[in-house]
Amino acid sequence: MKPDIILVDGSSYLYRAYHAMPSFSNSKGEPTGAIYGVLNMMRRLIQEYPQSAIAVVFDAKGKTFRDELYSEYKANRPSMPEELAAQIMPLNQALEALGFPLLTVAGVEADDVIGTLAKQANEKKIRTLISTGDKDLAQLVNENIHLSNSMNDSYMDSSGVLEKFGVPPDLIIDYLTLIGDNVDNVPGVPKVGPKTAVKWLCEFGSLDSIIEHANDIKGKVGENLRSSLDQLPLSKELVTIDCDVDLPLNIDQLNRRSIDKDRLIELFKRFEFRTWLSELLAVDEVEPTEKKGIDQNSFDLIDSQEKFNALLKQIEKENLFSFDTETTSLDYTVAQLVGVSFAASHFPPCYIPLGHDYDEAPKQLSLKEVLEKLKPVLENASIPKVGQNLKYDMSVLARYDIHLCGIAHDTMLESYVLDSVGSRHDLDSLSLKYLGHKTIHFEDIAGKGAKQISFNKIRVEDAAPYAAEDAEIAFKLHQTLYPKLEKEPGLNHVYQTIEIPLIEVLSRIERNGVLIDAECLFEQSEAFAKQIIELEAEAQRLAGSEFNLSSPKQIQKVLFEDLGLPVLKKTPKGQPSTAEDVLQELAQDYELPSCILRHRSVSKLKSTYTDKLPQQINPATGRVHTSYHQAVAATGRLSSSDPNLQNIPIRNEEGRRIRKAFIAPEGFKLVAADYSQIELRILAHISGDEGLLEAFEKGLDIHSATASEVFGVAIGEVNSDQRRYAKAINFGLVYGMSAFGLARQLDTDRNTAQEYMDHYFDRYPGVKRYMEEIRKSAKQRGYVETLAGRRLYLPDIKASNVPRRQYAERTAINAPMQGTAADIIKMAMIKCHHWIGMDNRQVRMIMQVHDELVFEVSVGILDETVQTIRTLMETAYELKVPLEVGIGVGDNWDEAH
DNA sequence: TCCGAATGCAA
DNA sequence: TATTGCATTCGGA
Repeated sequence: MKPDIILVDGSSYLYRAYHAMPSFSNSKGEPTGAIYGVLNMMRRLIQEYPQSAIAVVFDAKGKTFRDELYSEYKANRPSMPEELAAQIMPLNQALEALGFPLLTVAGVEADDVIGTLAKQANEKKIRTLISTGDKDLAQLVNENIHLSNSMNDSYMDSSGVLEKFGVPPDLIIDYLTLIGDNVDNVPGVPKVGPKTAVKWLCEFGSLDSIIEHANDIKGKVGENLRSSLDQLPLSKELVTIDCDVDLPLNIDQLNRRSIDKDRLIELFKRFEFRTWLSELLAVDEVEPTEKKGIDQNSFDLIDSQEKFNALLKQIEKENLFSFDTETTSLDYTVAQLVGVSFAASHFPPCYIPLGHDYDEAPKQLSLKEVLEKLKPVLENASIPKVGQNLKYDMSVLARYDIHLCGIAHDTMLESYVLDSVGSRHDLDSLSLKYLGHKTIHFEDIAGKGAKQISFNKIRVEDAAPYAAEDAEIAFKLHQTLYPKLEKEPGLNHVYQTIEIPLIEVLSRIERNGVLIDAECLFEQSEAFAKQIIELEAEAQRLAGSEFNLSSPKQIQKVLFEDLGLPVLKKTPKGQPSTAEDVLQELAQDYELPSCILRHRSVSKLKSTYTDKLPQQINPATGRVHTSYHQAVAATGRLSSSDPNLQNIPIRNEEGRRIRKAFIAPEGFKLVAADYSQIELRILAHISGDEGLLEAFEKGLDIHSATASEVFGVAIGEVNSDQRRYAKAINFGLVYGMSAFGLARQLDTDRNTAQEYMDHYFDRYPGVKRYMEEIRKSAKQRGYVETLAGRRLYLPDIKASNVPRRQYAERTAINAPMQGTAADIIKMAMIKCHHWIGMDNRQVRMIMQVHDELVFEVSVGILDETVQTIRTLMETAYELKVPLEVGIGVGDNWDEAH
């Protein structure tokens, strides 16, 4: 149905936005998260229903007729948080400015206003959509009135209501009366929930008829029903929406007014909604960035020898310049240079086209000659450069035999270190966030999707403003971001001594690549393919029907609907889960689940690893080259993609076979060096807990030591179950676990898990103290820190929404440990890189997997190199406990473990 | 063709 | 109702 009009339950939106959004506030400290959330939902609504009129209805402050009927009405509900209440007025102003009719009627709730409007609409056959998160409004649904829940995008007409609730709309009131409403403190019949209510209503047809037959209903619920008889009429009145209230506006007076743009600009400025603000301004074609002096028209196109020579002279005079390469691909292993842009303080931003090769492309300077002249500048370490993600430019230039030196700054990393989760760290986002300037996007000039063209096909007149702007923005961003860093010595230290030096290390590792035995993987793929066919046949035989084993939805149908197996767990969206642990459990009693599990495991290995990796071998180098991302993970870790080399299987035999395909070249060995228990060592260091420190000092097996303490047995007497339990506790600690989580992990009950944890904290009081302190300090400061001084901001640590806050608390515990481990291995990588030096022929660093570094080492220098690597890694950072590094050597990655 | 959900791989 | 990531497959818009 295309609605003529949409009635928005503003109060429902407001609460939802408040709980769903992080608690944003502007720089004056005024909360704005809920405002943002509601406006965002309104935008989505307009987008989806551009033709419909929209009105927004809010609850009024103060008592309603329901409070008079029943003094306990909504008595359970906590009063509105101040942070939310403060956002109502400004939100109303913004909605007004957007031109939406607003209704707030004293003495009745939003539901009643919506009900009255819906009744009018129905009488006039006006097609109406009610957008709300409140299920009570289902009672209003009929042929003309439909319901949409913008939370989960569900849409309900009469049959939808029947499907969702089990009763048609005209029985919803009876249904709600029976089950009552906890939130509003409306009593129902005790122990009667949705199931029973639907059963009764189907049996007797209506509430009245149920009441008539109250004596026929047996059991405890029957008794409950009979003792509730007196109170049911009141409950019914409370849940019934009043469709006859007096309104200031009728349904046909709800036309949208025009937008009050000036007012909106003023409000968005106050809320600091920069994206929307710049959208508004962009429509107006007002130059939004005048104050920052970004002028899209003033750039130089360098298309002659004279201009280029002049530019070179200029560049050499600058204290700092920014540059950016334009290429044919985001993949540095195949990217061809198409142009270069520069910006600095004393010359206008400029673009040098070098490789545009579309028909009728203008004549351009020679790539070779330009690079020859740029090479001494780019390779000169004492000429400082800045850019956005210079690792990429460095890798591309290396393919032209230019070895970039003198990277003084990188705007992506400045932003990442300042606030790893505050925004994305791409140039477009940063420009908007820090400069209020909306850049030309790559898609604007290259198109998107299948029709996207590569940079060499873009017309020079389109490319030049884009490219010059990128260099200019990077330069200006640095001028904005770096002063912020300088004000935070700890952050600046992380930036200067870890992140910037790491750029060239990562670029080198990526370009080194890793040798893959494609033949070995092909063979495995074939074996897997056979197994998959067999498993499919067996599964379909067991199920008695054909279905797609890689579709969770179809598995779910077969298992839980067709075969009627018990549903043990649901997915976050409420579907019965078919995840591994569930199937594992079901496999105890049934055959099919274990067949599905084997199929899953094999097809995962085949599609993600054995099929895919050989395709990703670069034909030019014969190796696989991953990309490491330095500004992605919240905690300071690296991530890896295309392919991800940080999740290659290891935990079972079949998976490990994949590691056998990661091989050393002739005359080399693979050396895998990993930090042993680094996060727990960091915990020992930060918490200063004596027991933990001592265990590491003595070089004990930490899980056995923990088990010995927790279970009160001598360390030699610890059995394998006890050790396993202790290991789970140690893991859980690092993740900020709860007793519930531990119980689930260990497959015991919550009380037992709680006992283990209590024991643990008794034995390691320092750890307990640390956990409490870190929560407290996170709350007080709004962030947590690693040992090196890296920060992670946790705005949710003060959220009133409990799950959100608890999530932030777990992060507060985990991030310092995970982040410090990341700092340490990064420092080790930098040390190793410098030790290896420019000569890459005998030793190459080729992978990083969070706590492990992998090298290729020439067999001639194997022993001494292993010792050096160990020393470099173990001395990367000094803790109160020794850092221990385990090293393995082999012809392939599996052997090296 | 794009996106979210579900799933599973690693530390 | 345990932390951080990335890739794959479905299946619906």
